Amino acid sequence: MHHIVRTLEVDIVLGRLYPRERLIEEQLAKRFKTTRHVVRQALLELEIHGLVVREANKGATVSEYSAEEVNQLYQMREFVERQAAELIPLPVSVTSWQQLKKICDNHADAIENKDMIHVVAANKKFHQVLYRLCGNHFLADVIDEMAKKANLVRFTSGTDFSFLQRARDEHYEVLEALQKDNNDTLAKICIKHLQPSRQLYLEKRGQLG
Amino acid sequence: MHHIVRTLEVDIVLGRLYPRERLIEEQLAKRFKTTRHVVRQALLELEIHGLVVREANKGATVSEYSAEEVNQLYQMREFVERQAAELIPLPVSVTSWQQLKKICDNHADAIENKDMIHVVAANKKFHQVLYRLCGNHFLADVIDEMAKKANLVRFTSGTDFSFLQRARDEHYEVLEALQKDNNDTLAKICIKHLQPSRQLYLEKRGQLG
DNA sequence: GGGTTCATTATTGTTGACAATATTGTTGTC
DNA sequence: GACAACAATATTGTCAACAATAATGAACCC
Repeated sequence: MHHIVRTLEVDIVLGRLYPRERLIEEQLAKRFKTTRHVVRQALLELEIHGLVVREANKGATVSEYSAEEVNQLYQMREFVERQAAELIPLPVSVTSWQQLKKICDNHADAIENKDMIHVVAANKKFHQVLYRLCGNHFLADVIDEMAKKANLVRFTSGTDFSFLQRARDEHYEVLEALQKDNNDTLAKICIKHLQPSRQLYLEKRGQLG
Repeated sequence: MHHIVRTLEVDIVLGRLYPRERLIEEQLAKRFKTTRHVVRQALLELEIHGLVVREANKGATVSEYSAEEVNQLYQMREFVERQAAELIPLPVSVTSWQQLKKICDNHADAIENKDMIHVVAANKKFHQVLYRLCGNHFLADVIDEMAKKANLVRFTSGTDFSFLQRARDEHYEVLEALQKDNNDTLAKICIKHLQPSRQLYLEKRGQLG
């Protein structure tokens, strides 16, 4: 069942599913070669995480956020990611750093190969591993949850190569900051790293908050 | 289905269900006069929110947090509640204030009558309404979620009357602060309000972080 | 022709039965 | 008496069929 959830999340990230698009149980059951029961559980999980909306006797659709909500979401992301960045004990251990370095390199390779599935996977992994370093798993979980919600708006505007390159470069900036002893610098990079996707979406709507 | 979730949450808050206690689908189905299917959905929801743990082919149990996790949870609660308190536009509108005043009074009445179910309900409502005033529903949702998780540890130690009275008095302190124009003061009261339950649990374990 | 009622279809919601798995209890052997 | 193998039970996981509901389209009346 978790497989279905993850696959649908990827579909949303990659823009293969659009906001307001209907998710019909039977179709999904056929696609994932399973029954409607397990599909329904997956949809329930996605609903609880805010990625789909379900209405009684009407079914599930991919969520859509208003510009106002997008602003709130990014405000929240800034808050929790800054908080986590300030909590990470610096400099980080060599093993942690090497782990992140490897993920970064994979991410860069995937971008080079235009392999979007691996780009998304490596990007997600990078942020997960990074923010777990803060030592508070409740905080890390919330960061992850907000990132998932942000996927609803991130790639709808079409993924642009320079956008990906910028993200990649910023990851290396993070790596550098992790070797030093200045949480403020790290936090600033993390916040900066959030801005492009936020602006991309809001510009499209012509409503910057 | 939501009814089942809410009822089980109350059971946890009131200590009618203990950490590690098994939750057997068929028993719950009988109790709530429904089928195992809907019980299962409820358990899935509780699992996603971290209130129960489910293992494949083994079933669900009420979650248990280690002392370390409790510390992390309360650290997180402090972060998000402080942030929200700083965001609330002060002074609040008269209608909002009166709404909160009413909830406070209900809470006080329920304490007087030792009506724990209503104490819990009014307390929950007070915090929900209060923190929604911050204007960011993602933040408010996370605060609510963390409060739910905290229920796992709050009342296990047995609810003591002076504890409730103190909570009641602090609610009125919040009301007072909402009429003035100082977010710092409000935030301080909110953080102070978190401490008793945290300490109650940790003292029991003899491990203050 | 516009709008309303009614039938049809698509989709979700619910149920009971069965299969798979883990736990517990029992027996037999050494 | 301790241990292993097996049997019995308890519990969760999966499935297919049926019921209820909402959306769609057709026929009808004015």
